[in-house]
Amino acid sequence: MLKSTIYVDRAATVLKLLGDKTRLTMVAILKQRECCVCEFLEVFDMSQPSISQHLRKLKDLGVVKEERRGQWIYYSLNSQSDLYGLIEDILEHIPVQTEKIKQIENSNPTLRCGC
Amino acid sequence: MLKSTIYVDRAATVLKLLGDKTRLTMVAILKQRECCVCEFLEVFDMSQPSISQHLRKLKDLGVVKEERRGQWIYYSLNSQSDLYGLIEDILEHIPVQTEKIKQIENSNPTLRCGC
DNA sequence: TTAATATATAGCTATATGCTTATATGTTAA
DNA sequence: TTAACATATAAGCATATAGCTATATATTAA
Repeated sequence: MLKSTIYVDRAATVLKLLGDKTRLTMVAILKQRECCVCEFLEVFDMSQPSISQHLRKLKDLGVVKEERRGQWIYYSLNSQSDLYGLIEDILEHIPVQTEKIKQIENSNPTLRCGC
Repeated sequence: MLKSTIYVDRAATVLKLLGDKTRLTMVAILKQRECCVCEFLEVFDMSQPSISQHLRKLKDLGVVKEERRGQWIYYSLNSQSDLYGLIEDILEHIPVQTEKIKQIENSNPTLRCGC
Protein backbone atom coordinates (compact mmCIF):
# COMPACT_ATOMS: atom_id res chain seq x y z
CA MET A 1 0.00 0.00 0.00
CA LEU A 2 1.26 3.42 -0.97
CA LYS A 3 0.93 5.92 1.85
CA SER A 4 0.37 9.55 0.97
CA THR A 5 3.02 11.65 2.60
CA ILE A 6 2.64 14.62 4.91
CA TYR A 7 5.00 17.56 4.66
CA VAL A 8 7.68 17.58 7.30
CA ASP A 9 6.33 20.73 8.97
CA ARG A 10 2.89 19.26 9.39
CA ALA A 11 4.21 15.88 10.46
CA ALA A 12 6.42 17.54 13.09
CA THR A 13 3.41 19.50 14.34
CA VAL A 14 1.29 16.41 14.85
CA LEU A 15 4.17 14.46 16.40
CA LYS A 16 4.75 17.28 18.85
CA LEU A 17 1.05 17.23 19.75
CA LEU A 18 1.15 13.46 20.28
CA GLY A 19 4.39 13.89 22.19
CA ASP A 20 2.45 14.60 25.33
CA LYS A 21 1.45 11.65 27.47
CA THR A 22 -2.04 12.97 28.14
CA ARG A 23 -2.84 13.68 24.49
CA LEU A 24 -1.30 10.44 23.25
CA THR A 25 -3.40 8.50 25.74
CA MET A 26 -6.50 10.47 24.73
CA VAL A 27 -5.95 9.56 21.10
CA ALA A 28 -5.38 5.92 22.03
CA ILE A 29 -8.66 5.92 23.96
CA LEU A 30 -10.50 7.65 21.12
CA LYS A 31 -9.28 4.95 18.76
CA GLN A 32 -11.47 2.56 20.77
CA ARG A 33 -14.45 4.74 21.66
CA GLU A 34 -15.67 8.31 21.47
CA CYS A 35 -15.56 10.25 24.73
CA CYS A 36 -16.79 13.47 26.22
CA VAL A 37 -14.79 15.74 28.51
CA CYS A 38 -16.39 14.42 31.68
CA GLU A 39 -15.34 10.89 30.74
CA PHE A 40 -11.74 11.96 30.27
CA LEU A 41 -11.98 13.62 33.67
CA GLU A 42 -12.39 10.12 35.15
CA VAL A 43 -9.04 8.90 33.89
CA PHE A 44 -6.74 11.92 33.90
CA ASP A 45 -5.59 13.51 37.09
CA MET A 46 -6.10 17.10 36.00
CA SER A 47 -8.65 19.87 35.86
CA GLN A 48 -11.50 20.10 33.37
CA PRO A 49 -10.00 23.14 31.62
CA SER A 50 -6.75 21.23 31.07
CA ILE A 51 -8.66 18.38 29.43
CA SER A 52 -10.54 20.86 27.26
CA GLN A 53 -7.32 22.58 26.22
CA HIS A 54 -5.71 19.32 25.15
CA LEU A 55 -8.79 18.44 23.12
CA ARG A 56 -8.82 21.86 21.54
CA LYS A 57 -5.27 21.45 20.31
CA LEU A 58 -6.12 18.08 18.83
CA LYS A 59 -9.20 19.58 17.20
CA ASP A 60 -7.36 22.60 15.82
CA LEU A 61 -5.04 20.30 13.92
CA GLY A 62 -7.91 18.15 12.69
CA VAL A 63 -6.90 15.06 14.66
CA VAL A 64 -10.23 14.83 16.47
CA LYS A 65 -13.71 16.06 15.71
CA GLU A 66 -16.49 16.96 18.08
CA GLU A 67 -20.21 16.42 18.03
CA ARG A 68 -22.58 17.93 20.49
CA ARG A 69 -25.31 15.63 21.80
CA GLY A 70 -27.41 17.52 24.29
CA GLN A 71 -25.35 18.67 27.18
CA TRP A 72 -22.32 16.68 26.12
CA ILE A 73 -19.78 17.17 23.41
CA TYR A 74 -18.43 13.88 22.14
CA TYR A 75 -14.93 13.74 20.76
CA SER A 76 -13.77 11.12 18.28
CA LEU A 77 -10.85 10.53 15.96
CA ASN A 78 -11.27 12.30 12.64
CA SER A 79 -10.79 9.51 10.12
CA GLN A 80 -11.09 12.04 7.29
CA SER A 81 -7.88 13.78 8.30
CA ASP A 82 -4.74 13.42 6.19
CA LEU A 83 -3.07 12.61 9.51
CA TYR A 84 -5.28 9.63 10.30
CA GLY A 85 -3.06 7.01 8.65
CA LEU A 86 0.01 8.24 10.49
CA ILE A 87 -1.87 8.26 13.78
CA GLU A 88 -3.17 4.73 13.23
CA ASP A 89 0.36 3.51 12.54
CA ILE A 90 1.69 5.19 15.66
CA LEU A 91 -1.06 3.69 17.79
CA GLU A 92 -0.06 0.21 16.68
CA HIS A 93 3.11 0.69 18.68
CA ILE A 94 1.51 1.50 22.01
CA PRO A 95 -0.60 -0.68 24.27
CA VAL A 96 -4.37 -0.59 23.99
CA GLN A 97 -5.77 1.50 26.85
CA THR A 98 -8.02 -1.20 28.24
CA GLU A 99 -7.67 -0.11 31.86
CA LYS A 100 -8.68 3.45 31.12
CA ILE A 101 -11.61 2.36 29.00
CA LYS A 102 -12.80 0.20 31.91
CA GLN A 103 -12.42 3.11 34.30
CA ILE A 104 -14.59 5.23 32.03
CA GLU A 105 -17.22 2.56 31.62
CA ASN A 106 -17.38 1.75 35.31
CA SER A 107 -17.86 5.36 36.29
CA ASN A 108 -20.34 6.27 33.56
CA PRO A 109 -20.39 9.98 34.28
CA THR A 110 -22.98 10.71 31.62
CA LEU A 111 -25.46 8.38 33.29
CA ARG A 112 -25.12 9.71 36.81
CA CYS A 113 -28.20 11.85 36.80
CA GLY A 114 -30.28 9.29 34.97
CA CYS A 115 -30.13 11.06 31.61
CA MET B 1 3.01 -8.85 11.80
CA LEU B 2 2.76 -8.34 15.52
CA LYS B 3 4.46 -5.17 16.66
CA SER B 4 5.92 -5.01 20.13
CA THR B 5 4.46 -2.08 21.96
CA ILE B 6 6.20 0.79 23.69
CA TYR B 7 4.84 2.16 26.93
CA VAL B 8 2.93 5.37 26.51
CA ASP B 9 5.50 7.42 28.44
CA ARG B 10 8.35 6.31 26.24
CA ALA B 11 6.30 6.66 23.07
CA ALA B 12 5.32 10.19 24.05
CA THR B 13 8.96 11.02 24.71
CA VAL B 14 10.11 9.90 21.28
CA LEU B 15 7.16 11.57 19.55
CA LYS B 16 8.00 14.82 21.30
CA LEU B 17 11.61 14.50 20.15
CA LEU B 18 10.49 13.86 16.57
CA GLY B 19 8.01 16.70 16.90
CA ASP B 20 10.70 19.16 15.98
CA LYS B 21 11.17 19.89 12.29
CA THR B 22 14.96 19.82 12.48
CA ARG B 23 15.15 16.51 14.33
CA LEU B 24 12.46 14.87 12.20
CA THR B 25 14.35 15.89 9.06
CA MET B 26 17.61 14.63 10.57
CA VAL B 27 16.06 11.24 11.23
CA ALA B 28 14.60 11.16 7.71
CA ILE B 29 18.06 11.89 6.29
CA LEU B 30 19.69 9.29 8.54
CA LYS B 31 17.24 6.71 7.24
CA GLN B 32 18.97 7.13 3.87
CA ARG B 33 22.60 7.71 4.87
CA GLU B 34 24.77 8.23 7.90
CA CYS B 35 25.97 11.80 8.43
CA CYS B 36 28.41 13.76 10.51
CA VAL B 37 27.71 17.11 12.13
CA CYS B 38 29.47 19.10 9.42
CA GLU B 39 27.21 17.49 6.81
CA PHE B 40 24.09 18.49 8.72
CA LEU B 41 25.53 21.99 8.88
CA GLU B 42 25.15 22.14 5.09
CA VAL B 43 21.40 21.63 5.17
CA PHE B 44 20.21 23.27 8.36
CA ASP B 45 20.29 26.99 8.85
CA MET B 46 21.62 26.95 12.39
CA SER B 47 24.82 26.88 14.40
CA GLN B 48 27.00 23.84 14.94
CA PRO B 49 26.19 23.67 18.66
CA SER B 50 22.48 23.58 17.85
CA ILE B 51 23.02 20.65 15.49
CA SER B 52 25.07 18.85 18.13
CA GLN B 53 22.40 19.42 20.76
CA HIS B 54 19.68 17.96 18.56
CA LEU B 55 21.83 14.91 17.87
CA ARG B 56 22.58 14.51 21.55
CA LYS B 57 18.89 14.37 22.40
CA LEU B 58 18.34 11.75 19.73
CA LYS B 59 21.33 9.80 21.02
CA ASP B 60 20.24 10.03 24.67
CA LEU B 61 16.98 8.31 23.80
CA GLY B 62 18.74 5.68 21.71
CA VAL B 63 17.27 6.81 18.40
CA VAL B 64 20.68 7.36 16.81
CA LYS B 65 24.12 5.98 17.47
CA GLU B 66 27.48 7.55 16.78
CA GLU B 67 30.76 6.22 15.53
CA ARG B 68 33.96 8.17 15.45
CA ARG B 69 36.04 7.83 12.33
CA GLY B 70 39.10 10.01 12.62
CA GLN B 71 38.14 13.62 13.01
CA TRP B 72 34.51 12.97 12.29
CA ILE B 73 31.73 11.44 14.29
CA TYR B 74 29.19 9.70 12.08
CA TYR B 75 25.60 9.46 13.22
CA SER B 76 23.21 6.79 12.03
CA LEU B 77 19.81 5.40 12.99
CA ASN B 78 20.04 2.82 15.75
CA SER B 79 18.23 -0.15 14.29
CA GLN B 80 18.69 -2.04 17.56
CA SER B 81 16.46 0.39 19.43
CA ASP B 82 12.99 -0.66 20.55
CA LEU B 83 11.88 2.58 18.94
CA TYR B 84 13.18 1.72 15.49
CA GLY B 85 9.98 0.11 14.22
CA LEU B 86 7.90 3.08 15.29
CA ILE B 87 10.34 5.48 13.67
CA GLU B 88 10.35 3.52 10.41
CA ASP B 89 6.56 3.59 10.34
CA ILE B 90 6.48 7.33 10.95
CA LEU B 91 9.03 7.97 8.21
CA GLU B 92 6.81 6.21 5.69
CA HIS B 93 4.43 9.13 6.05
CA ILE B 94 6.85 11.89 5.20
CA PRO B 95 8.62 12.62 1.92
CA VAL B 96 12.10 11.23 1.30
CA GLN B 97 14.63 14.01 1.84
CA THR B 98 16.18 13.78 -1.63
CA GLU B 99 16.95 17.47 -1.91
CA LYS B 100 18.83 17.59 1.36
CA ILE B 101 20.78 14.45 0.54
CA LYS B 102 21.80 16.06 -2.75
CA GLN B 103 22.85 19.21 -0.94
CA ILE B 104 25.04 17.16 1.36
CA GLU B 105 26.58 15.14 -1.44
CA ASN B 106 27.25 18.20 -3.60
CA SER B 107 29.01 20.04 -0.83
CA ASN B 108 31.03 17.10 0.50
CA PRO B 109 32.33 18.89 3.57
CA THR B 110 34.43 15.94 4.70
CA LEU B 111 36.37 15.98 1.44
CA ARG B 112 37.18 19.67 1.39
CA CYS B 113 40.66 19.39 2.75
CA GLY B 114 41.47 16.25 0.77
CA CYS B 115 41.03 13.86 3.65
C1' DT C 1 54.30 21.02 20.29
C1' DT C 2 51.39 23.98 17.66
C1' DA C 3 47.74 25.05 14.38
C1' DA C 4 43.69 23.71 12.21
C1' DT C 5 39.53 21.22 12.13
C1' DA C 6 35.43 18.70 14.15
C1' DT C 7 32.48 18.22 17.80
C1' DA C 8 30.73 18.86 22.60
C1' DT C 9 29.50 21.46 26.59
C1' DA C 10 28.21 25.56 29.43
C1' DG C 11 25.60 29.33 30.22
C1' DC C 12 22.24 32.62 28.69
C1' DT C 13 17.79 34.26 26.73
C1' DA C 14 13.35 34.37 24.47
C1' DT C 15 9.48 31.81 23.58
C1' DA C 16 6.40 27.83 24.06
C1' DT C 17 3.93 24.75 26.89
C1' DG C 18 1.05 22.75 30.46
C1' DC C 19 -1.02 23.48 34.35
C1' DT C 20 -3.91 26.22 37.53
C1' DT C 21 -8.11 29.28 39.08
C1' DA C 22 -11.76 32.29 37.77
C1' DT C 23 -15.25 33.14 34.70
C1' DA C 24 -18.12 32.82 30.46
C1' DT C 25 -21.12 30.16 27.42
C1' DG C 26 -24.37 26.67 26.20
C1' DT C 27 -27.90 23.10 27.38
C1' DT C 28 -31.45 20.86 30.20
C1' DA C 29 -34.96 20.61 33.49
C1' DA C 30 -37.75 22.53 37.16
C1' DT D 1 -36.70 32.34 34.32
C1' DT D 2 -33.63 30.05 37.35
C1' DA D 3 -30.62 26.30 38.91
C1' DA D 4 -27.61 22.74 37.75
C1' DC D 5 -24.52 20.72 34.78
C1' DA D 6 -21.05 20.39 30.78
C1' DT D 7 -17.71 22.64 28.39
C1' DA D 8 -14.84 26.61 26.79
C1' DT D 9 -12.07 30.61 27.36
C1' DA D 10 -9.01 33.98 29.77
C1' DA D 11 -5.24 35.14 32.45
C1' DG D 12 -1.36 34.00 35.11
C1' DC D 13 2.63 31.24 36.49
C1' DA D 14 6.38 27.80 36.49
C1' DT D 15 8.98 24.97 33.68
C1' DA D 16 10.76 23.24 29.26
C1' DT D 17 12.74 24.08 24.94
C1' DA D 18 15.47 25.78 21.08
C1' DG D 19 18.32 28.84 19.70
C1' DC D 20 22.62 31.65 20.44
C1' DT D 21 27.80 32.80 21.79
C1' DA D 22 31.84 31.46 24.14
C1' DT D 23 34.73 27.92 25.31
C1' DA D 24 36.43 23.14 26.05
C1' DT D 25 37.85 18.70 24.16
C1' DA D 26 39.51 15.52 20.65
C1' DT D 27 41.88 14.44 16.40
C1' DT D 28 45.06 15.28 12.58
C1' DA D 29 48.87 17.21 10.36
C1' DA D 30 52.80 20.27 10.11
